Amino acid sequence: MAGVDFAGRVTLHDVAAAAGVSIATASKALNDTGRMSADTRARIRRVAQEMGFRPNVLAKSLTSKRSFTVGLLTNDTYGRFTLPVMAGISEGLIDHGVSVFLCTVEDNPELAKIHVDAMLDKQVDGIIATGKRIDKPLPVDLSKLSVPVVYALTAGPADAVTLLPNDRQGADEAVQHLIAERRQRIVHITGPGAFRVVQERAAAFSEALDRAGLPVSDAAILQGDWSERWGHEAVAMLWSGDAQPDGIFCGNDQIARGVIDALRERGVGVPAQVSVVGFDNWEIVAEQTRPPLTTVDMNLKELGRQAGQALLRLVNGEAVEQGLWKLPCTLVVRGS
Amino acid sequence: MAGVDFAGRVTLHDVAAAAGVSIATASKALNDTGRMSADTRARIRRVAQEMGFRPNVLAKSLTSKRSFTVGLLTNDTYGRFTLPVMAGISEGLIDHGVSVFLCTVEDNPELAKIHVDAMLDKQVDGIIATGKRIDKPLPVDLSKLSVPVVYALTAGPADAVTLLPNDRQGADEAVQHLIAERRQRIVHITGPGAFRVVQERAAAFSEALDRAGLPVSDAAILQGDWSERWGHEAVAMLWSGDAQPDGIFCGNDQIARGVIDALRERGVGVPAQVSVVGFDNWEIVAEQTRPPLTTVDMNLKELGRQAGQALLRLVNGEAVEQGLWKLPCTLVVRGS
DNA sequence: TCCGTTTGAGAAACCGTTTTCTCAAAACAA
DNA sequence: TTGTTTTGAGAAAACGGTTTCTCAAACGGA
Repeated sequence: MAGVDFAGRVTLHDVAAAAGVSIATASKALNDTGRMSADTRARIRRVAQEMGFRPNVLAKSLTSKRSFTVGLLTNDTYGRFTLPVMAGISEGLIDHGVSVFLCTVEDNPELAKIHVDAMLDKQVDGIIATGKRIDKPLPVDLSKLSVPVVYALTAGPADAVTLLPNDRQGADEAVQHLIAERRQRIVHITGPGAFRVVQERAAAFSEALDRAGLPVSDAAILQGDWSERWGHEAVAMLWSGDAQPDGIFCGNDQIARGVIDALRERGVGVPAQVSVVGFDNWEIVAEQTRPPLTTVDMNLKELGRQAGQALLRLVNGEAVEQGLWKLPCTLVVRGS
Repeated sequence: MAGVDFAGRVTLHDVAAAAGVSIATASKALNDTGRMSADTRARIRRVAQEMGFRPNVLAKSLTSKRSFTVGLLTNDTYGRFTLPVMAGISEGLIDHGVSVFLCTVEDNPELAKIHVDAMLDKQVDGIIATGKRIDKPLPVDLSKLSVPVVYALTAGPADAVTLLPNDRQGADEAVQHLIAERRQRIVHITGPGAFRVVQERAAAFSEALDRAGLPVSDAAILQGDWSERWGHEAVAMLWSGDAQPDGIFCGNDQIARGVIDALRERGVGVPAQVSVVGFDNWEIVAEQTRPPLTTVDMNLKELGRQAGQALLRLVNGEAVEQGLWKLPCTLVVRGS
């Protein structure tokens, strides 16, 4: 365990007194500004160190107009998506001395407003909005704030910085993997067509088949919901027809789980007869399927980290490319 | 969508000038302190309102010694446990104008120390430590800090306030439910014996059986790991013996899921022949099993809310009962 | 020796609030 | 009318820092 010092009641005033200088000189010594002899600077530093001086960031903020604090707004209470994003944000920002205010707002506009107001009152340098669905905005309008805003995994205005996984590229890798496994009759079992990710992944699916010279047909794309049950149903439908697929790309890991279970129940070998690829790399699902699921990882932690970096640049007034940032996904090959 | 005002560049100084009073008077008018005519107070208030004045909390904190900010430390990046706890904390504290710093520290002592230092530098009023396992501490010692600390779902020192779900009571309800369903031969399939929750739940299991006059035997408690696979294995073991159970209490929902799947594969009817109860109420698992899983909910959001309240009382110097707070679990009856 | 420059450090103002004093004017009592 | 109390409001210090200015002393060149 790392010990943590007794929190600092020691002020700059105390340090200055102990070192026998004015607080102005002490301040400059510790910030490497101003002019003074190397001796004086070193002495003050040493005294500060010995006394365990830790500057009060609040006081600093008052003059610097920077609070080294950002707000994180999320509408996701249970899901698996935002936690890694949040972890990435927090990890990426702490290196710069920036702390993150966590605010969960459900889908409640009043609650969201309260949280945003609280953040602004606390002088956050910027805000990151994050959610569980890339085509739905949070229940609050952040576009007219006086602080910069970055969107991650949630819909933002067109002129904002918005970070998303590259669903097309991820889906493309999944399908290419199936093709590399010499699969000829590949289908896509996915979620509701209203989700943008469904459209993106389906488009990439068709494109990849086309590029490989395989037949492309809308009938190969089965839309349902995001559940295991739908995976079961889809398999039942496919196996009641005349031609069965030998490769299945699923819209998420839960559907894939349902598909794999259904295939096993029918005595269809995975991956011997049919290869299955999922999407999300939700380890708790992907590692428990039999066989373990090959799936696409969205690198959400890295996405969070980059969201933090982007916000920091905006706060510093540096140029940041507006619009959609699509971050690469990674195929995780397991046994399916 | 709720609109959010343009963040406040308006200072108390501006309000005072606009109202033709000193900033001292303005401050007092807005805080309902000091002495002045009702007219003056109302006028200043109106002006402040019209100008959209929002006090700078940082400046306030400087004099009040309260930052209205607490730190939340967690070592859980993916799990399902801390997210609802965090949501509860955030929700419960925002009502008091308190914001929450989120810090994910994995199991990295250096990172943890950096985060704690950052929180102290930002003058947090208190800290909540939360984790995914009630018998493992975070990788940092928080016991000697100058701010109060509350532990939720993680191990803390004996003299601290620590909030946990009441595993015994939850397990008891689960077993009582099985007994009420007229099950006679009940077994407990659970996780690794090193986990305290395993011991607690197992103890409550035996006690409940005993109380009901049913035979108690160590052989009825099967320890494995937390996986679906173990659920399968355990069923295989049980059904290869001579006497099969008619009620199964599982240590978590994933094991229960494995158990239910294994029973279905063997043609054993759930709940016709065997009743199954899980633990966690992880909806994504519990609602997808066939039939949907009856399980124990730990009310984690409420736990988080109470953790926040407890910390607030400590911050205010109010008396708070030290030691373990065991919060009630709720049985959620579904179809198994 | 004299004058201009550099150096080292402190005084003071400032950031946005709160809070304790102080004090003139108004109200009241005699 | 005079003296005392109350009232309303402002001045100023404080919170913990940063930053701009000022200025004496040391230094360098002629």
